[in-house]
Amino acid sequence: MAQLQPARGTQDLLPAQMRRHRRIIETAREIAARYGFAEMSTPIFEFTEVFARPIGEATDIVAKEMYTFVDRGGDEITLRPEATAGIVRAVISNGLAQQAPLKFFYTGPMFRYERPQKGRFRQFHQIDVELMGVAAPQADIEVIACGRQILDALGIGGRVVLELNTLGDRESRAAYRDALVAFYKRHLDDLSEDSRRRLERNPLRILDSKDEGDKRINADAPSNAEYLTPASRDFFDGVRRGLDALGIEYKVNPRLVRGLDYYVHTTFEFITTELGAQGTVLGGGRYDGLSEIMGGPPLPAVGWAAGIERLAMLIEEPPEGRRPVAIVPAGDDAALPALKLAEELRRAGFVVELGYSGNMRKRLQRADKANARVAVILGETELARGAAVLRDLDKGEQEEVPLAELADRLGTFY
RNA sequence: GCGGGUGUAGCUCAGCUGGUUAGAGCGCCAGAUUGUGAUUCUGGAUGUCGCCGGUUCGAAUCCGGUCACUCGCCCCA
Repeated sequence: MAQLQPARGTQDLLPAQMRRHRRIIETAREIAARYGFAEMSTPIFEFTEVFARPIGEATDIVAKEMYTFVDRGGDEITLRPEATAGIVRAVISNGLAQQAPLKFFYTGPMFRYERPQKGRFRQFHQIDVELMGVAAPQADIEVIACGRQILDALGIGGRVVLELNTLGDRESRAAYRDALVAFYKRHLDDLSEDSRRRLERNPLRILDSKDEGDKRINADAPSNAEYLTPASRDFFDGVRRGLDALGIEYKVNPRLVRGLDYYVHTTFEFITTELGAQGTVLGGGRYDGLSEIMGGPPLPAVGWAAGIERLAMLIEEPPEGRRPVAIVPAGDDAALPALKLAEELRRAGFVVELGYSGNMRKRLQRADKANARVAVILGETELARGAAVLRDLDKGEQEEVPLAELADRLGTFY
């Protein structure tokens, strides 16, 4: 048991795990590109206020989960807990709103100081899609469809379900919130301790409580449908018609509430039952007011984020990379010719494995372990006549090949 | 921040109600095969039994603390 460990909630991505991450990122990048999302990146840390205001002072993320510190210049800095606020800040900073619609794909690490558990880490990675400058439901539909295609392409489409809800516009949301607070205040004595706290911070969250007593109270709670303005209702209908037209299945879940303050209208989550308590694999919604909250121009927007670690736990193990050509020098005189040959073959595009030590037997063992497809054995007698032995490691057959023809012959194996 | 579970070799784990040299499989190393891998056979190395303290003639085993991991709550990707 090693004494030296990574900081709690962080982990090393060794090659096998890294392959999973890459598979997810590359799949998402490719599919997002088909929708016209252009990849961008922002700093990993920002001034604390970039996150604090838009996410919501009362949310857990801001209240207790941010990695915040004062740097040597006295600035208050925070490691980003999510991507959207930084992206919107970048849009404002660079005056990009005029070029709307803007469509961005994003991937990178995020940081939240939480107690780690299955599918939850202090440093984790997300892929992210944002569509800004379009107020119509088409944007929501496109963004959700993109998420659906990525999950399908990763082979886990059948293991997640899409849940959909609307919070309505700000007017609807405020009216519903007031109604809920009034309702819960009448049941204050019966509410769980957690929910009494939620009543102050985020009353919508009580709807999603796992407490049995809360669930009984929730059965009689007012429904948000009654508080939607006609415009909000129309918007939601538009989103649903679009998803129906695309054959994207979803379940309307009126209890689906997103924690971040900046969401309005559409909220959605792709959920799996295979990850314990952390069912949400991809979640997002519309955040029309965020740009203005941050001091920017009006900019309606919708987007989602997906947790790469969570997706990585669901996908099949990706195949290893290209199988190498192993070069095996036999004898000291073959060492430099082997080095030279490896260099030439790499320049020609082959993946080449050249061992560092050992006799031929050892080197062939390593070639096997490296999953090499063929071995090129450079023996002194063959070298003397300008040739090498080409061994097919799958079949166990070999033959002598002139060095001049080697690259062409190797090509037939791939 | 709160509650439960688990810490024995590189990995997966065994070790009954405390008994003296702590085990297996896989992996690793070497040899059979000093110019031929993956198969087979033979041999070998590897552990502060997470850490600190206590009980005891004696602790991997019991007790306390601590740290780490893990699952759940809160919250979220």
